[in-house]
Amino acid sequence: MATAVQIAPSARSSSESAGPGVACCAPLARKPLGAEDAVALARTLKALADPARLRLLSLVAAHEGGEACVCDLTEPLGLSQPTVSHHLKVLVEAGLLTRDKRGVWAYYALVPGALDSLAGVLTTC
Amino acid sequence: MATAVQIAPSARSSSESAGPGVACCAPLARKPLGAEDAVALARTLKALADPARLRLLSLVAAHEGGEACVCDLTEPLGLSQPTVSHHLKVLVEAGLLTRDKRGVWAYYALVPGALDSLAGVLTTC
DNA sequence: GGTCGGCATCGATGAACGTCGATGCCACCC
DNA sequence: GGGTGGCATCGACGTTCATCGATGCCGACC
Repeated sequence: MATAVQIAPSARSSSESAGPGVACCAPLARKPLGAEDAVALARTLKALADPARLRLLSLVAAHEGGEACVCDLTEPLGLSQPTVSHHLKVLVEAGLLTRDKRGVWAYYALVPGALDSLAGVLTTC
Repeated sequence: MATAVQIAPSARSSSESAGPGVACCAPLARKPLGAEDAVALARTLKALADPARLRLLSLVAAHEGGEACVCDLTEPLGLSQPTVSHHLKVLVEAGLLTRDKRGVWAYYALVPGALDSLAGVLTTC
């Protein structure tokens, strides 16, 4: 269901790398991007390319403790609760957020290196 | 058409300074993103969030001289010429590519600091 | 002048997406 | 046990998007 979208396409012939590898330099502007890598990268970017989801990420990151529950996010966005839940699910499936259900509340937090990995791919180093 | 949304007004290959407080850190993860800023950022990201456009950027950047014409890009993508033209237009309107028509050919090239500005916004510094 | 070729635009079509109300599920409290 | 409240899922609706064939525009060449 949740296809694990790896951001770093330069995992080939690499000794380490277990998760979303933080490749130092996998610049999109260095060599032609393969078709599959392009699809994977586009899938992650598509999860980001929405005003509501960008603000959700920002709100979660800026919230105290680095995490927030749905009830904290519905009001500042001006969207209904099902819509916010939907966007959060998209972000979780893209590997950008984590979901931690504690009791009745579901707390969302940023995945530590996710945004930076994305930034690294875009950087024309 | 209000596609004049730019991320950073750095028209030239910046080297230092940059008077206005843009540049170094406008991290999405630092403070809540405003609604308008979110829309503008999402518009740029949406231009990137497509496999064909990602490969186009990559092909243009990796091409000799840093520029390429449509005829160079149609074949490796496996898309029709109108489709490629459409994607290139989207990238130009997003401020990621420049179009330079010389004679019959139209040459596309990367906008120097565009991708790096985007990366800077995403980076959780 | 006439022809050729590269590229942009137009119109149409099918798929994907954002949004919401209604509903279901589950933990907690009286 | 019964009620309450937070959250996810479902179904539906309107909009946006990617793609293509056909066509128009314009510079280059004979």
